[in-house]
Amino acid sequence: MSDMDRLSLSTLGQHLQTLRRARGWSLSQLATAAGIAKSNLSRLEQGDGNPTLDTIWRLAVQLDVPFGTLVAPIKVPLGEDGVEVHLLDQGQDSPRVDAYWMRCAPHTVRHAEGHTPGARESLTVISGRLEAGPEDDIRPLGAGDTLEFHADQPHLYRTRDTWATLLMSIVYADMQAEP
Amino acid sequence: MSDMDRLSLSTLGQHLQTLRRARGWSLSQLATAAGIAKSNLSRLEQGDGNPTLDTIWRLAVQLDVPFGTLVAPIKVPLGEDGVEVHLLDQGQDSPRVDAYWMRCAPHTVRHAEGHTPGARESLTVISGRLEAGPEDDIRPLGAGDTLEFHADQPHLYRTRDTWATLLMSIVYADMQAEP
DNA sequence: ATAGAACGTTCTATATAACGAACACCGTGC
DNA sequence: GCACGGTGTTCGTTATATAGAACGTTCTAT
Repeated sequence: MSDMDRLSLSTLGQHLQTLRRARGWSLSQLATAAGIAKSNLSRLEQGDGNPTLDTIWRLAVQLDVPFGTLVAPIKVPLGEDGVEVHLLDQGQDSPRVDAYWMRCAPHTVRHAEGHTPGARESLTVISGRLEAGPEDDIRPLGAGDTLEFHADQPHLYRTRDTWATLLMSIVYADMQAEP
Repeated sequence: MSDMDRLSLSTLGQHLQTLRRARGWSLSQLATAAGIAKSNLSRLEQGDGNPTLDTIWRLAVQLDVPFGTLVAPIKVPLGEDGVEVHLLDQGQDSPRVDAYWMRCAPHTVRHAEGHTPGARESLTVISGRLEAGPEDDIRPLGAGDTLEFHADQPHLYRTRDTWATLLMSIVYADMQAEP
């Protein structure tokens, strides 16, 4: 087993316990509902073990969380720049749309190069505060705020003294219908 | 092993093979790079087997895909009404924000009751087309479009002959700062 | 043609994940 | 006091996921 897995296993354990307790369930209850031995679940919550896909799946179904959530680390391992980004979904249609979940640590600045010509970006803040936009038009945003801007030019995201979590979608210019 | 897993295992196998071939790798290459036996990978691609978290993880790292992608079923299990919804994240701040991923089958209508007074909803279409909004102001949306509306009244989502995938955030009214 | 090096499959052996039955613990009620 | 229902843990046992070797292929090159 790789070292990386040792890490993700302990976070899996923490996650399992957190989610279970959040629902007010006992270890025995969850194990029974998921159809696995409670000894098995016990080992997993202790960060020991290397569960099978079957086991993870059954737990994810019972806890009603998207599959990857169980394995995703709680303490986000932030990138060098204090920003974590996950791809949520990609559209197949035209124009192409990429949807991301993004989390920024306090006091971080992330510069982004311009995307392809005509691309637009829209942000929705889920929690915290951040300032974002094209470099000549930075706007302050709070929880619930939405910002849409032309993303074919350099832009940035900046937090002050709080964390920020947001949804980000990049809409690339429609290549065929555009004049 | 549950029946549901039988299904997801075969899709995992298909997924693995698709991703591997897309990168032009041989089964042996991927197995070696991931540090697993090629016999193991062979069984997995055939839809047989029940891989360990360690194994899945190693493959996901090599293929450079977010963890859940390997397992996520291609055919999404839809709810009764042809609509599937997943909670992506919940803000802790005020105002409270819930972020959802949503997917609607063709020719479906989903009615939603009004949320709490002052709540607003914003949609971003990732792929497909749908019509949505308050019941007296339905707007057509295509990939990349965004719509924001007052969600404290009954509203609906309707697809015609295409699927639709979208991000949805509900912003509840700020209870303390509102006059 | 023939040796070599890939490919992916199918075996056998081993490591180990899962199970089920103890176990110690803690509250409650009788 | 002691039985009882629950908690989560720790044991043996069994099932099985993995590793490694052997296999039949298909190419390429000598």
